[in-house]
Amino acid sequence: MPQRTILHIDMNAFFASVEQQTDPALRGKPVAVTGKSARTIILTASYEARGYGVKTGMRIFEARQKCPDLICVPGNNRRYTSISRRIMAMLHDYTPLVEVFSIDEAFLDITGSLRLFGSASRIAHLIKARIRHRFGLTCSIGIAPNKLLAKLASEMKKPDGLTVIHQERVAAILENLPIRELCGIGRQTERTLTLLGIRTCGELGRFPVHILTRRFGVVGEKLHRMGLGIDDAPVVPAEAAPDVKSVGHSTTLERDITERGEILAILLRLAEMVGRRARKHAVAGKTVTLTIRYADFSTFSLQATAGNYTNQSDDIYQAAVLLLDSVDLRQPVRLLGVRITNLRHHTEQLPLFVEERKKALATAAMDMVNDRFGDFTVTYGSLIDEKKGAGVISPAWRPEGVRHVEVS
DNA sequence: TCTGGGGTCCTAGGACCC
DNA sequence: TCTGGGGTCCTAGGACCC
Repeated sequence: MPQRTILHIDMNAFFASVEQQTDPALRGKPVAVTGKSARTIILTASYEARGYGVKTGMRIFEARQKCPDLICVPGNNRRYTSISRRIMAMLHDYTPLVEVFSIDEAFLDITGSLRLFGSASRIAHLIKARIRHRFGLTCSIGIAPNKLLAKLASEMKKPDGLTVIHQERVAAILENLPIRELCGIGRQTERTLTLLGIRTCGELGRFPVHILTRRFGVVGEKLHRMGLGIDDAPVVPAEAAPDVKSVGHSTTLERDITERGEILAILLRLAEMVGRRARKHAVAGKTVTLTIRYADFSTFSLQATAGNYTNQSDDIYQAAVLLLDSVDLRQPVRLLGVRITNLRHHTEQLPLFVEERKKALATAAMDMVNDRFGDFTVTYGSLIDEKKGAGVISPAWRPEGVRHVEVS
């Protein structure tokens, strides 16, 4: 593979910074963006809050123990999405090869743009300046010969950083770098590698591949290459991204529930959200998965594959109920999730039979109203008391395209 | 431990088919 | 006592990312 120049951009404390820009009273203060439900967690903490030890994933009470003056702001999905879209659009001025990695991260392959703009760091400076002027936001940028190293580089200086990793320096940088710093090595993999006596990327790169393969399967080979800083994964723009593979929704309940009627009401709501989003994506699924988390946090899932594909909320709901009825609940339920997989592109065509046709037309009409006026404006009778939407946006939500994590 | 929600990929065992 | 072999699909669970 010829030498490439990859740029990774990571918005600093994105949600919190957007809130501070929107409301000047929040600037310079410890701010945390949270979800909306009672059992929410910290989604993003401002740098002021991080100074007190407030981190993503913390529960609110825990964060307040660290920082009594913490200002918690419920997340504002629309605002983050809109700004993210505009930033991502701007990035296309520097190359068509933009991969949206999450709502606040992107990879750019700027190999072909260097001559036009002068240099990689000049492109980075231009991007940083424009984002600052237009949105008042800062970002950290990493530049390297591949995605793995570009992402590593952007982590190295925050906030408002710019880090370049040159090919000649790769080995020296990785030699004493803890393996956990690499994107793709999480807690569990770190633990397993530690047991093998591997602590740094240097050690990982020198470790015999066949032992890694025996222990990790196909991932072993990938780990070996990661240790050496090798990564051939291309930057995949949205147009070239593979199709969505699953559509799901889950929700942690305000309180643990036991009663079947309450569970069914939630399942209906989840099925409707899944169905509607599947219809929006023009996909239909053959497999429905029900996820249950008990009060003690133990979690399991059940799935069933049908003979045909559907994206009708009703069908999804029925399948979820069948799955629910196949278990006897041993504890109060904390979380419920519904997901469809085994997807197929669903070309819009009206069913043959009158009843089916009526249903499809009614669904389409309902979707249109809800798109226009908001989730659950029109819905099934039993959902009328539940007029609320998905709640919290995920930090990993991407405004366009599909997630692409492949690192090898 | 008062611990969110959206995804992707991999594995392992069993069913089934040729 | 021996009890093929490969491919594909399904289910359940786990690791990882943001």
